[in-house]
Amino acid sequence: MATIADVARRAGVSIATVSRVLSPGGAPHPVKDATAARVRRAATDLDYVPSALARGLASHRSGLLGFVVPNLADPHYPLVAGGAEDVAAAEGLALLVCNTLGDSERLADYLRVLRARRVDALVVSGGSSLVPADLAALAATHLPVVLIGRPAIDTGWPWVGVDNHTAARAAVRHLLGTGRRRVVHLAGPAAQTTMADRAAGYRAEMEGQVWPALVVETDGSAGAGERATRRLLQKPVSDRSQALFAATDRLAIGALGAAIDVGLHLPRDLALMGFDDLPIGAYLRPRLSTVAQPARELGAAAIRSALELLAGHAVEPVVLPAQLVVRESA
Amino acid sequence: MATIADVARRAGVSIATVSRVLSPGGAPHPVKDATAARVRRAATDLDYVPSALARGLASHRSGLLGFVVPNLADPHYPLVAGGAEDVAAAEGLALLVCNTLGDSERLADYLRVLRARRVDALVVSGGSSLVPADLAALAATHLPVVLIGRPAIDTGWPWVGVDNHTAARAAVRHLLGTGRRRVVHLAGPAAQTTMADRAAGYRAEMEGQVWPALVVETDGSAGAGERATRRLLQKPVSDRSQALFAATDRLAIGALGAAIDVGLHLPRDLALMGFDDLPIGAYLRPRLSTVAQPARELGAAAIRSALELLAGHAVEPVVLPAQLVVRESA
DNA sequence: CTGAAAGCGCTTACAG
DNA sequence: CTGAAAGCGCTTACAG
Repeated sequence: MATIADVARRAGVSIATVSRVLSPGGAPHPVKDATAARVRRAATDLDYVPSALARGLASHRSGLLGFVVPNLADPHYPLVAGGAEDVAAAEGLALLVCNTLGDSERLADYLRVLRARRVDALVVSGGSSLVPADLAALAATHLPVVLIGRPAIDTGWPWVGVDNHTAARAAVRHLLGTGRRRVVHLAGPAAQTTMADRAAGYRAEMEGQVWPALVVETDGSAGAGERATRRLLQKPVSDRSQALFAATDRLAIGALGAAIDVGLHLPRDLALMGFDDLPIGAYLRPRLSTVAQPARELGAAAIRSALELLAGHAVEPVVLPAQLVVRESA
Repeated sequence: MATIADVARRAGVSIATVSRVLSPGGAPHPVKDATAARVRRAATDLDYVPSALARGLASHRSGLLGFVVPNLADPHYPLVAGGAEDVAAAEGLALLVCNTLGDSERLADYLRVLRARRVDALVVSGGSSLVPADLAALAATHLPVVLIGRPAIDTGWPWVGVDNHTAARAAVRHLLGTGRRRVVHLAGPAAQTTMADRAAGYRAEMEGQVWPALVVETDGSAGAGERATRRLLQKPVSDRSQALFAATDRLAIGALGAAIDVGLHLPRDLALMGFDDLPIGAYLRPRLSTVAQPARELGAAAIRSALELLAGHAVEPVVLPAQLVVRESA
């Protein structure tokens, strides 16, 4: 593979000039047009692709960003990663994606790798479920950090998130608007701020309703939704919930299965609302009503914040709105 | 951040010795135990993490693997990537994940990036849907390549895949075994060898049946499954299909919706079989019968093949078995 | 078993 | 506007 020296030789200039013509970054340096053209020509002829390794070593900028995600198998995160990828690629940065599976030890391992690769910054999704040990491990890298999802403890790092509280209130309001009184919340783990915010939004909207708020905490999975709903539906009809606000679509899908099992017709017998807007929801019967998060935009905004941080600017948290998606289940 | 010189100074040795103690790769070099211990101690004290950039530049081995996937939003691929990640990490290699979205231009762009990063090899999933231009672009990198999914054109590169033909036959046999005669195949794009193999397996198993094989080609999406099934179910009952073998779970989910829309009860009125075993399938009603692919194992095997290639060994294609998952829909 | 030194392929003050 | 040269942090023959 051709090196900068090959290009310099062919263009009849020094390697410094080649570097100045071909390197996007760094302080802009004046080069005569004719010289630049010759260099570009030579680079094209030789199919020259500058080594990111050498560039990173010399410039103290690897052009690499660590992108931490709790679970790529959860359909939400590939979307976030996709949004992040797009804006990173546009800046010439590559993403090193780390799938932690919510395991602090894996996070720590990955952090070692990211340090070795000399990533320029860290973007951590699933920020709402980081435990103190994770936060400490992140801090120990001394790298710029941007979180996706507001952390439980204030860290001083910028974060981007969705207004879960407002979105949850809107969802519950919609449910109440269909005439239901007994609205139950299938919650995710309260340790996650996103889940806690959704539960708080539910509670706030239920305030003053004749039927008291009822929150069933789960781990957020489809299986948990199925089990919790099965239990709820064992109550006598007169006291049975008329609507379910699930904190995740996966919970909602599980709930739907349990409801069908006992012969209920949705939304007639039970209104159901999810959260996340998984693509699959539109193909269920009844089609799932839910709350859509701007997943790609979350990733994109996080990278933009990281870029600001790298440029030495102050960065404020970014809160994006979520959107009600009314289909058939509610 | 501490450098190799810092460690050498603290341990009272040369940087060559530090390198020899701390570097896993390369020809094993004898070092006195006491010296090695001193070096390790110094490294720990200084929280030294060798620079992968410098290491890569000096050794001509970046320790980076390009991992190409057609669509991370398809739940199949995060599993493949996860399996790949695990074995790569165990070897001290990092994955640069590239999401091409099936777009040849994006592939070409990513290939530039991967060349710049000096990846040691390429692992390309979605190999079954690569077009000649993609194959040419891959070849032009002059990098070792391993494909996941048998390519339509023989490339000489090793590949790992699933025995789709056999798995499809087993699925169709199961459907026929429930007493259905009119079994239709909802196929994916025939240009993909995986999809073509599944269709061929269906045809082979239908050979000699009273009812002739009927293949409806689609793009493999849930929406396409819904539309195709709606059309199929418009036929008079006497001539209507009694069983559907869908080439993907997404097709099956769409088909399920269309069947429910016209008031059918599954599996009584229509047996349904998917392919892929998406996690969500177990939570549908009826629970989706399907074919499970060893997704993680595909990724793991591909990395192992790439490692073999890097070690200079010859590598044969790897064909993994798929497995019938019988639940409720068939 | 250990070290001095060249070299990997770039960037970036510094001079002119 | 251009170039010579130091330096980034490692690995690896080569010598001893």
